[in-house]
Amino acid sequence: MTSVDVAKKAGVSQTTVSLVFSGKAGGRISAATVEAVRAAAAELGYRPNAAARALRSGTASAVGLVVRDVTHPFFGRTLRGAQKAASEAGHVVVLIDDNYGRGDAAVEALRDGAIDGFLYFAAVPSEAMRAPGAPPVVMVESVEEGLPFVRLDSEGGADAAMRHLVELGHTRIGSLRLEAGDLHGGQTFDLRHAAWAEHLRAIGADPAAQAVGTTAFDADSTIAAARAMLDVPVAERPTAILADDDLLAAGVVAACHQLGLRVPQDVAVVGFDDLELARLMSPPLTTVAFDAEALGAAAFETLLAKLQGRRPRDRVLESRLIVRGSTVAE
Amino acid sequence: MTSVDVAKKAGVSQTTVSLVFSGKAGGRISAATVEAVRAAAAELGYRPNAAARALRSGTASAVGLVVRDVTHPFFGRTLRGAQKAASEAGHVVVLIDDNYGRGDAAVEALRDGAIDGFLYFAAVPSEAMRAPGAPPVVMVESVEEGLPFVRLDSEGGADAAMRHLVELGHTRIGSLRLEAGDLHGGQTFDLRHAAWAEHLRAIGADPAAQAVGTTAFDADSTIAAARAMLDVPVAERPTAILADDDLLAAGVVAACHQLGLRVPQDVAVVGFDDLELARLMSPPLTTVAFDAEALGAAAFETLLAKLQGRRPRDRVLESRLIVRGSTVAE
DNA sequence: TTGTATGCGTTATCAG
DNA sequence: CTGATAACGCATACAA
Repeated sequence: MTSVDVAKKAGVSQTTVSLVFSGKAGGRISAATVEAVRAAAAELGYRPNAAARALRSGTASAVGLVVRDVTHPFFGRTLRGAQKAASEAGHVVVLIDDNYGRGDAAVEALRDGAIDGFLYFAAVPSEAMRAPGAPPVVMVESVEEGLPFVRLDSEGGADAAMRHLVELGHTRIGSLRLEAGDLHGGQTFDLRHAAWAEHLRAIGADPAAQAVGTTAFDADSTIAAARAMLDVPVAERPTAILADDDLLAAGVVAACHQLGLRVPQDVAVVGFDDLELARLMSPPLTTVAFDAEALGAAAFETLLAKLQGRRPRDRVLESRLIVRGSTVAE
Repeated sequence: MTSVDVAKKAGVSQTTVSLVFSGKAGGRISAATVEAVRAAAAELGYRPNAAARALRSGTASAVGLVVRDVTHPFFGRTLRGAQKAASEAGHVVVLIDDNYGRGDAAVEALRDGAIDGFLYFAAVPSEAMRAPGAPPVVMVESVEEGLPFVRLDSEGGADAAMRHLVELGHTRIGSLRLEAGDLHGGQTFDLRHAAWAEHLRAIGADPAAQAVGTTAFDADSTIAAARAMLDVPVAERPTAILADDDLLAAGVVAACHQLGLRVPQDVAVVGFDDLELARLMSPPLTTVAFDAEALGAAAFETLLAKLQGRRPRDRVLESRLIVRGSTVAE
């Protein structure tokens, strides 16, 4: 079932069929002919072959979104936003789970002919993808020299969170972080930590004297790291903890429960991302919300600009602090 | 940069280059020639064009995984399992978020030429995908007449969960479910509910007399539905609730906290899936665990069998009950 | 407004 | 073991 069959059936040339299906019929092909072509195609069940189209036109109308960990709900929302924007532009987004480097094979397999460009979300493009002649790349939530990026205003979010905690009177504010090298959120975590340190200095507290925990991205390590921060004499215990992420914050709350500490009376907790989880927790979690869908859409728009030869524009998307029961008793 | 350039540089024919890169060189091309071709290709930075290969060979070495909601962590683990199995077979998995029907456009765009077959995870293939001539489809966690499937042993899991609750002495066991029509988990939810009812009848309790809640898949509705089940006179209140999913179970626990009910003393809670969340909760959640990665891998294997003309084999993967603090105080 | 001719980069068939 | 040669299905320059 090819455009030739359709042409034969409709009594026109294959060119005409091509014109109709690539949306370039406007003003060139008569309405009657278009109608006849469509009717013939429908009857035969014809649909254009994506591979042939990609080969001939040199563009596949597909972009890849490479993520560090599909399992994180935030990525899902980002994909959804990108997919919506893409479909409005007639493109398709395919998701590639990098899972600590193992997505490179998929990227390599798709980069020539099958996919026009890539969005890297907290994943690091391989050397080959940085070389001249490589397909266009847009960075999401992390920054690489020379590549356009779209990211969230992490520093603004951390800033608002810290202001909130300081206003509540906290002066011993701990920080629970992902292990260095874990790029679930990309380098924007550094910005969060910088805002944390700055606010502490502003109230005359020494950041180096605060409780800082480091953990891998799973429940057991998170809870263990939080317990290590909290299971100390009262005088040394932080009265508040800023966690890099809602899942880490949930670990802090779990550790508090295990140690018999009350949230927020003994320990106030703040996370990032406003996942569904934040509302399922007891107490519900105070968190810095981001618009994940908008992030995905902005990333796609930026890549599309590159693909169309327009100049891409770096973007930073705003954040919003949502105060709930984990910092202020309800 | 095409195979012709490589051939020229290596001083061989284009055919030879093709043979080398499609892995069909074994026993046909001399080792020395293969080496020369690879060297030339490496120097020129040649990589085969996926579109041309797909057009000519009629197979793209890519399969699509259509999911109902990328945001759910269970899907992420399934994708990962499928991707691992696929890469070992030289294939690539692309994820398509159906998001209640909106993935159809992506499926349509990719089905001819770009993707060889589809895995439908708790999503429903459109009419066009069921028509003769449509690409092969494997159903995951739901069943469609005439299509091969891979699913989890939900009935076995529900059975173990109910046996556990009955052994603990519970006789009023409620059920919190997703709205009919919400296919986050496909029809296997029906099997869970059947096992629930059967166990109740076995202990002489009337399933119709139990508390049953229904909710959409978000935190607010879940908590509201759980409150409605629990905010009743003690004599009518269920002493245990079997939730369709860990996220729903988390909503039940949150509702208990809001109502001042203790878990597990006043209400025991059991979920499904063993998400990370289950270990982050307080108390940690008793849940029916499934091997999501194995599910993804089995689904891919089944599709591969179809693609290779072998007879696909329906599969049901085992479950395992994990007892934690939400049913037995620690 | 429509048709003719050509080639995108690869794989497959068949000779040598 | 290797090389000509012919498709695969579509899009585009150009001609009519």
